[in-house]
Amino acid sequence: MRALRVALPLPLPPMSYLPPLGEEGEALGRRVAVPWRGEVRLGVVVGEEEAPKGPALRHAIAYLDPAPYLRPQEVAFLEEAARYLFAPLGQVLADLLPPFPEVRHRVRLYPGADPKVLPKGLEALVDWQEAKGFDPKLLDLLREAGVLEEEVAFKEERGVLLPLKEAHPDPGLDRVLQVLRSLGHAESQAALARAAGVGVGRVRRLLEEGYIGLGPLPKPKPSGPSLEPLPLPERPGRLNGGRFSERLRLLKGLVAEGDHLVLFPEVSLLERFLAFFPEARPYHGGLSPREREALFKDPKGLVFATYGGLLLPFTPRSLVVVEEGSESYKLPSGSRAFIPPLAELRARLLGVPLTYLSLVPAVEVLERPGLTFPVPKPRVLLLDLRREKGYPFTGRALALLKQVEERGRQAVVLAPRKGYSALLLCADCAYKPTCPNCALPLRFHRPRRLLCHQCGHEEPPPLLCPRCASPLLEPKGPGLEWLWEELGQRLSLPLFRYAKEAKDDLTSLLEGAPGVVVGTTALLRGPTLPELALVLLPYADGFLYESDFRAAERYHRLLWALTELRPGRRPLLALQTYTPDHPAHQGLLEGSVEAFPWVEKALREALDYPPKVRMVKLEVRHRQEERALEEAFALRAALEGVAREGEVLGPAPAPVPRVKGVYVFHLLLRGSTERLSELLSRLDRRRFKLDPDPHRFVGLLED
DNA sequence: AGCACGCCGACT
DNA sequence: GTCGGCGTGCTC
Repeated sequence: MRALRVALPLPLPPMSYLPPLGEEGEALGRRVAVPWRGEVRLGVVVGEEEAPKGPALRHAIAYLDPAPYLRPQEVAFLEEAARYLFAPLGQVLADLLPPFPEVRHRVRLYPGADPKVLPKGLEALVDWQEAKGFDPKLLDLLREAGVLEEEVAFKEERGVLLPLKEAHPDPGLDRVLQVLRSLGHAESQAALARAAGVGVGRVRRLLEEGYIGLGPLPKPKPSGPSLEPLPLPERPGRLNGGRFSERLRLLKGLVAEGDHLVLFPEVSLLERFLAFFPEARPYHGGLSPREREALFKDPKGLVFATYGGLLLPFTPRSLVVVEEGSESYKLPSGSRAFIPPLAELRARLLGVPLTYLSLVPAVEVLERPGLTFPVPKPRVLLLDLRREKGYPFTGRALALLKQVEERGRQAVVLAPRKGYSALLLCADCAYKPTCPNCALPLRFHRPRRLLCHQCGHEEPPPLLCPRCASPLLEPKGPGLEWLWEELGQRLSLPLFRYAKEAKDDLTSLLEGAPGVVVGTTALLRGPTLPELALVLLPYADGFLYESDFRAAERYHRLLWALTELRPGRRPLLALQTYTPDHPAHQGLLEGSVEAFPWVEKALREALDYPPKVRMVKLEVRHRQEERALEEAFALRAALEGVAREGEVLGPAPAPVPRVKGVYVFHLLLRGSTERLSELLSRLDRRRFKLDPDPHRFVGLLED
């Protein structure tokens, strides 16, 4: 008998089911409802097989699509991706599949069945009933007995609320109408009421009076500036350098005709590009489920997507991956995939070309045949903190800021962290307050708070050193608040703050008024300042002290990104640093975006680090240090005799060896995907968490 | 993942 | 003597 392999969006391999009763047709790639632990779950058919002998399989309940939702190409991609990520297929499905729309589930007793089989109180089931409200266990009993007829289908698309008239005479109702007009459409009456900040009653009034109505989801209309494409004779494997505007035009050339998939690391960058590509259709998690479903059902043309776009069921003429080195391509949980290699896998399986498009090429993609366009030489000033006077602002840095002030321009001061300072340090005995749960110094926040950045622990700062009673507890490592306060005393320019969770109103700056923004790297995702003349990093090394082998590459990319903070004209980039000779600085001074990545690549090759080999991280944790270490050594022991020289590194304490009260140890495995797969098959996956392409080594892996 | 089962530590 | 920790097994 024929059986279906059904993948559920859970960290599990696919499960086998018999097809839904009476369904003989095409199964592969269709979404199905299946019984699962007494409940009903939704999944995707990823294969068919001869029903295995043994305990009788259960029937799937119903298909949710009349035709396949995923093509065989997408199913094959899921399988290969799962192999590549050392993750169960269901996990990859959970990461990439858009959420299932809501379903309506109705049940009744089969007309031929004897109603006496119904337990007491369930007599109503002789007629169709909503399954919700019945005990799922009871329903499953009837299902297993073969007397339950079921109907599972996605809820009807009700259409969306659209404005039908220009204005309403009542000002209160007109405001709601105008909110809807500015939104374009609303998902529901409640959603519109929420957006307008009024009760649902007013929305209902507008509906009754015919000022708004239900209709199909409107297609976004193309508009926006047009861009002259920059065509290339051949499609390169990577495109780097140039000005931002040139990269836009190069992209325009790459995707000029036919279907193309362009991947972005985050929505903010996608939208920045989208402004120049009115013809592109966006696809990302910020869209409503309805909008995602609509594009998924009919993918074509130019699609700008975040990682979920990898599963869109179409074969574009090409894939373009924008800013392949961005950390945001790393999924923090689930399979913890790093997206660019998956995009390459997808392109290879589809047999279409892939181009990486970025200012600075990632070390991983240097070998690809590519084009690097000349970059306007950045204006960089290195201020050696070992020689210059003044802290946290050197005299020369202050002079630059004064110039900005005199000329009525704008400046950005980039802080390596939020808060007041990285730590408090006793000037007499070098004691520093640390977190009771984590092996980390507590961050100092004004006026009087000590905060742990890993676990959120908070305590007041001591007035005297708890060890030597000295009153000299000094802040070290300037953060956003410190720099902000310092500048407040030194400058008369308006000051603004910009961090992820504390954004001042920058409207005046966007209109060209003078001012200084003190912020974190959130500024890179913020609005562009039209009069930006200076970008100052008072403590550039602060971005470098991250204990992983990609820290320098990341820092170099950050510096280059800062040179593009103002499109058109390059601001002066002033770096206060203890390491002016750092090779990343050298690359900037030379005006080469790829000189440093090549140096870095050579270094990694000498060390047998990625991209020369693949590396996976195993994380072991336990509240008791010795238990954690035992577990870690047990993993190593399990590989004894299998692993060859150099394939297993560690166990070693994590860079932050205790986080949130647990001790953390790492093992690193190195080798090809096949080899790593072989090694991992010897280990009990429940004893550790796995990161298939580690980018960070500090902190705990999320679930 | 999410849930049940089962075995050792600290407590009303 | 029980409550509850989490280690182990299983889901078609």
